[in-house]
Amino acid sequence: MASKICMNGLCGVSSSSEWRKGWAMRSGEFANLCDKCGSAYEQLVFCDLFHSKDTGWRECTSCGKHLHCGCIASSSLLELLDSGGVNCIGCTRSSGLHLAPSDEEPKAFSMSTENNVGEMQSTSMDNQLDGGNADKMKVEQLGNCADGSNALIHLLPSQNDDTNVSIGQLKQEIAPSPGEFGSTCITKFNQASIGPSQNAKVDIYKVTMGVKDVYDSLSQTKLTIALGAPSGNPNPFPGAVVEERELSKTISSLQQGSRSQHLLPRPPKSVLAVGMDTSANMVPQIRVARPPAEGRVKSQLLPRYWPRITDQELLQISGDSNSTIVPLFEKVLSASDAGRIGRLVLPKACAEAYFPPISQPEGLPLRIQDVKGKEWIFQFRFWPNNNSRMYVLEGVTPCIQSMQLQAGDTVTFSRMDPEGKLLMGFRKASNSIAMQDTHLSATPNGTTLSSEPCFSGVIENVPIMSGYSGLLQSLKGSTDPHLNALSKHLNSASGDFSWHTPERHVGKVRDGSLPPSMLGPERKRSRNIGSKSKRLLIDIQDALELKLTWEEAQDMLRPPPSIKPSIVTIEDHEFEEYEEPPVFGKRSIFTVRSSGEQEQWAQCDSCSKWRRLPANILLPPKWTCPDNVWDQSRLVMGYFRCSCSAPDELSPRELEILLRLHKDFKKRKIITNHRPAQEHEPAGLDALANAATLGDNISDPSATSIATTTKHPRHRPGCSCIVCIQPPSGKGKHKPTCTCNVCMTVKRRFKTLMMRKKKRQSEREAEIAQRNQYIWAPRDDVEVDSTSRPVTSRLDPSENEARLGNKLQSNVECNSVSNNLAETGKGQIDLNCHPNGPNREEDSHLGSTRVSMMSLLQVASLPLEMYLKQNGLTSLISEQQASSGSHVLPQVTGESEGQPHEDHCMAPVVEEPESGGDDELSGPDQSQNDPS
DNA sequence: CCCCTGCATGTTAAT
DNA sequence: TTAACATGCAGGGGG
Repeated sequence: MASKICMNGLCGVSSSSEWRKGWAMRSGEFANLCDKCGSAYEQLVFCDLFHSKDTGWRECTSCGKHLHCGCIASSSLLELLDSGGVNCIGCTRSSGLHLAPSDEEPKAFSMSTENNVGEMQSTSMDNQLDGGNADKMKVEQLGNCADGSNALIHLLPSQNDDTNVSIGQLKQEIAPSPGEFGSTCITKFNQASIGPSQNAKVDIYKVTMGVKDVYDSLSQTKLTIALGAPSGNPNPFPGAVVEERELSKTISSLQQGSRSQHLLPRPPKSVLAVGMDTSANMVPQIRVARPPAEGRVKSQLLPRYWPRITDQELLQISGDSNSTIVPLFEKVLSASDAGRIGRLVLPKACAEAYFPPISQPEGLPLRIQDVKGKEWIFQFRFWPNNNSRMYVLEGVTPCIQSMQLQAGDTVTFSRMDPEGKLLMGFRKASNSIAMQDTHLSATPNGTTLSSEPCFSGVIENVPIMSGYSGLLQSLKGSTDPHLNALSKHLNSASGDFSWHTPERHVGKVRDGSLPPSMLGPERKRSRNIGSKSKRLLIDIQDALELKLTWEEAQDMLRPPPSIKPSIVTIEDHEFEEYEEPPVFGKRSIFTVRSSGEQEQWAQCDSCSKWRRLPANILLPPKWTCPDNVWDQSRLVMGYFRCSCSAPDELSPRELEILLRLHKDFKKRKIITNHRPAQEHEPAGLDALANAATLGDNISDPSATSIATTTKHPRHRPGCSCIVCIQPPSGKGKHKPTCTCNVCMTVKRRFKTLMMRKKKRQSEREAEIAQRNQYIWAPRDDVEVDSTSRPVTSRLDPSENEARLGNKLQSNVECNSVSNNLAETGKGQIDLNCHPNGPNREEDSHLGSTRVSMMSLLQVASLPLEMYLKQNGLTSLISEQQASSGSHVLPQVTGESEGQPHEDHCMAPVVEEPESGGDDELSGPDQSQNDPS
């Protein structure tokens, strides 16, 4: 390894330590030239794939040069060898292999669908410099490797020689290649001219992508991206480092998934001047403002700190001055940053790179000018922290308040050169939400894409596009007029910016009819989940959508089969603890026969007939009649039930009932779930959890919409699992006598809830006592209802809910996570949920009896029959059997809590724990413990 | 009692 | 596994 090696792509090093060494050499700033390629260090550009597990570096088998696979658009010029290893382009050329025709015509920047190929064209830099643009882009080309293949071109505010360089066309195609890495692409790198002195040939290079997903995704999606030059908009990015390796960035961003890039359109002239096809497929190219390489940078600046300052902001900051604005970094404000303490934690790398060096913890005052021109003086200092430093800006509160920033907003730091003045800008969360929220993104062709953070089972093949989708979303949701303009532009270019996702139908791909609220400025309220910059800022609407999907997914979630849960008692609550995560199974409906036998009904994926199955089996997501091994010997009407030719076991009417119950239940559940929080008061542990996680804002979700931290990204507020009910970070376990804010809040909240609960309970007792008289009086009515109106309730469903027995509800909720229920009582898959529902009081009903899911299911399903008998009523099921001739009427449990006879207990069980009142009707304990 | 300051610690992303 | 960083928290000073 050469002692002086650049990172310009050709001479990168392959190991982290070496890489760091190479990086450290950058501090020489123009002083060093690479021993291998002769390029200057300063123009090092880091491959975005560097952080992937595959470092992306390859060593040329022939000459030993180190090549980076990620710099597709620039200098990752390597050839994968069949025998293994790679060749750099120099060696490739010398070997005469894989040379592309040199006279290839430059084409418009596009990604073709034909070969899953991405073409990327960067236009002449000259042409970027619109004549009318006073801010002439100063271009310098430093990467100038001996083999002439270095394409690293940077646009920098010229602090060195002004060298207007015609970069020419940069064309790239990415195509799947069955290379030995299984994840390769072919890069067609067309450099018509790089600089006045260079006339690069057109070559074909295979580039190892380093990430398998790229190939997979490309091939799956038949991705079509067309990038071209839009109209108008001369390069407005005078001061920023402009990254021309769009595709590289694109892929990088796709990998990163959560970060989108700043799009800036390119001037039309650039296209026309080089005779490119401008007729179609023109979409702004992506430009990425990278932080400048500063001498003291010891390590690579994490992409999340790369400034995404807009040109508008730059112009606003720079005003009329001729100064150059150099975006340095940005940071999403945490709660601490935006809090009253007035300390803004600075990313260490950024602080060390761009702020003055400080040796004493006291630091020094730093003068920073905001976008309004107002100057602030912050104390820039550090704290010793774990043999490291933690840099903070102190005294930022006035500034933060002045900008009306809050947690989730972004502050940007820039520098005005040559003065070196520090500038501070900001971006409200309404923008940053969009930037980061890539859960739901509308594409111009109306397809909603989902990105990485979204439920992965929902949409396939999309994550690769997350960068773009998030970007699009961001543009649509942006309050920045410039960005909005970009958004419009993107939309206008819908034909070019299309996403071909042949598997789009998979899962829950939403149609293009996104609610306006999801695209417009309403996207202000957000919720943070996760942590740090990876937090996912979820719009309320998004959360709702996500929740629906979640609930639907819940239909298919089952506890792991054949693994018995271990019972863990934590603070008097018994938890069923599974060793394994839940699994996906086929959705089914559970019923109970008059004998108390539980059954499961599943629909064949082939013939769509409903088949009766044992209740305790777990069906695979795809299930057909021949899979009905439990029913193979049973002959019905001359057919084996394990054959699709066997007729339905349910009469059409019964089937209708079954499905109506199912539908009705779901509907009610959704409605109830979406009720305002005030009507949705949690109880018991839920309340505690909510109180603990949300504090006093429990009744006002909007107030907590910018919750900055949650315990677990995958847990939702209100989750009562053992993790989420723990006190916040840093507090450790609280003693019962603890009087900290959280504990006091929890206690106060709990006390209030208990009081309310008792009050409601007594009210309900009185009410139900009255109702019982009414309900059980005319038996005929009951029978009629059971047969003629099995689904609809005689009473308002809400009343049913109000009269729900908590016992039963608790059981059902518990059952919801058991093998035996297809529907969940709650839209959660948290297997840590209390097995006995959220109502702590119910503990007393069950006593200390160990509760298993099966046993709960049993007691949940039995009492109806028992209760009916005890009350002298004929079983609904029996009635139905008698009338229909069938031996069973689906008395749906769990999923059919909205069961026909509303008065017989099975009202829809939804997330209204407090409404459960208490169990005057049925419920296992009612019938067993309270025989009266 | 409140606020500020400095440090400690838990969590998470990066390596 | 480590580094970064978000945030908790104790101690001290001031009102």
